[in-house]
Amino acid sequence: MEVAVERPTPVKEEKRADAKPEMAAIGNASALPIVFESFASTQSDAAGIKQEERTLEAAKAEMGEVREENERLKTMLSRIVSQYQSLHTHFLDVVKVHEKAATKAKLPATPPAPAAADAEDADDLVSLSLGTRPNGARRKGHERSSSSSGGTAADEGHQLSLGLGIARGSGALSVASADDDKASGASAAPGTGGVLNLSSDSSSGADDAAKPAAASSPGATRKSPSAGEGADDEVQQQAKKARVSVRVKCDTPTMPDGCQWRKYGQKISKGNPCPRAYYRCTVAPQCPVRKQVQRCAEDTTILITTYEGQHNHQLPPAATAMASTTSAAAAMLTSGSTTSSSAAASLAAHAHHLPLAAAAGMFGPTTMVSTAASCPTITLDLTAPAAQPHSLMHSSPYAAGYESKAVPAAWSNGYMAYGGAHPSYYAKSSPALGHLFGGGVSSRPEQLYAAAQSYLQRASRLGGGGHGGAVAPPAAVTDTLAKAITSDPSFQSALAAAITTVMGRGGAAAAQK
DNA sequence: CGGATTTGACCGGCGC
DNA sequence: GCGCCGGTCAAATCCG
Repeated sequence: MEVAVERPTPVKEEKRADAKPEMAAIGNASALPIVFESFASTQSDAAGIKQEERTLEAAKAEMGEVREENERLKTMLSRIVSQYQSLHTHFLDVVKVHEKAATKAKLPATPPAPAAADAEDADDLVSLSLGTRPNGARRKGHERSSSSSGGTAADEGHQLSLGLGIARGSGALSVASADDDKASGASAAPGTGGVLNLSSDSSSGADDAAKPAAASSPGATRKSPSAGEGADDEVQQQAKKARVSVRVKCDTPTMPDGCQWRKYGQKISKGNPCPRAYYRCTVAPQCPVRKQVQRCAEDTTILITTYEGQHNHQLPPAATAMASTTSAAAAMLTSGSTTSSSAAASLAAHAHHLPLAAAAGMFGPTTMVSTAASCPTITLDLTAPAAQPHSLMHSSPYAAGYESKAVPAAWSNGYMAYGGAHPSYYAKSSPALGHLFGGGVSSRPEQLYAAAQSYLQRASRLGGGGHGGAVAPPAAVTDTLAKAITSDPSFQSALAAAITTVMGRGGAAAAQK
């Protein structure tokens, strides 16, 4: 099933980015003429009236466009909801069949498990769940802390569960929906998909965990004050070594991630004529975070930014999204065994730590585990063409996404937007986000998160669903649903914000342990 | 003049 | 042991 997305012209996008918050604010487009009439009555001279009439005409025309757009979006939304419902129905059927099979196979008193637990029993099952669930229905694993902003949202009575990943229990991303009505629905912004590539040095990951901290990495020998700090120190060393690489189409020398960086070196690395620049975080004098910036050899418009380490200071709000991502990725890469020999096994092993695997499954046509890197590295490729519906089990060469020619600007810009430095960036560069998050856009991840939740929540409400639970569909459903999701760019944007935020929280939680 | 950038030198890891 | 390579240092330079 396809969700058709009309790609408007850039000019229209800009206009819409401005108009949508307005609509979201007033809630009803019909209120606008009243505003204009009262405004016109204040004009006294004829020329002024004429001018005002022209303005009025233009405004009305614009309103017409906006209304049309709104209708399109509504249609799109209802389509998505109906698709979800049919999938959910299908899933319930499959669950029933699975339960029957389970009771037959395990005759000695195997109670019919709840759907979520049932899915969790299936080893290495790629799971995806999307829908509302009754309050109190909880997933095991990484529930968001009740102290967070989302915790109160859980009390609102409707929770929205969004899960996708390996269903070995708790890998699914769980999103508690906020009762937020600011988000105004879908956007027709263009966009395709991203690639989340997890590459982990299987040998180094496990070996380093066993090695003494002082011998585990170059950074350890240089930076560690003492070798006897214990497990915490070891974890820190590991986290420092873990890297998060972001590939994004970007014209600027560096990606505007909201942090302050100081360049301390530049090298021509082998195999790439483009020099690699080394930056150090200067927000705090002792911050260990570094980043490497290099342009892709095949496509110089693609900027590859690799982050290493975790910030030891308060971050500017604009930098929290990216920092959360790197922190979470580092935590994931260092939190458990990385001795798995396959993508599925590795992701499954990490799935209970972070929903990152979920992102991989959803966005990743080229999800794979590589052992080439000297350090465990997560590569977030936001330059790939439309994500083909692959399940997590489908590993394809990373190069497939690497060589992308058609770059989904909206998606990459969307990422840049919520990781970027200025709120206005949303409306300008990412119509999807600018629209989605309304007029009062903010770079605070919590707000983006809430907006994403709201979007998802609306989708489920419109469908009249409200049922379901924290259930994980079987792998057979994943492809179809993933396709539906990846066809909707604004959904991707919302999801990206939510995932990034949840990843950050998961990573922070993992770091605290 | 102070901070940021540039750039050659240096260092450690790794493979042969 | 040697050379290659990636990463870092620090003096020189640039720039606001």
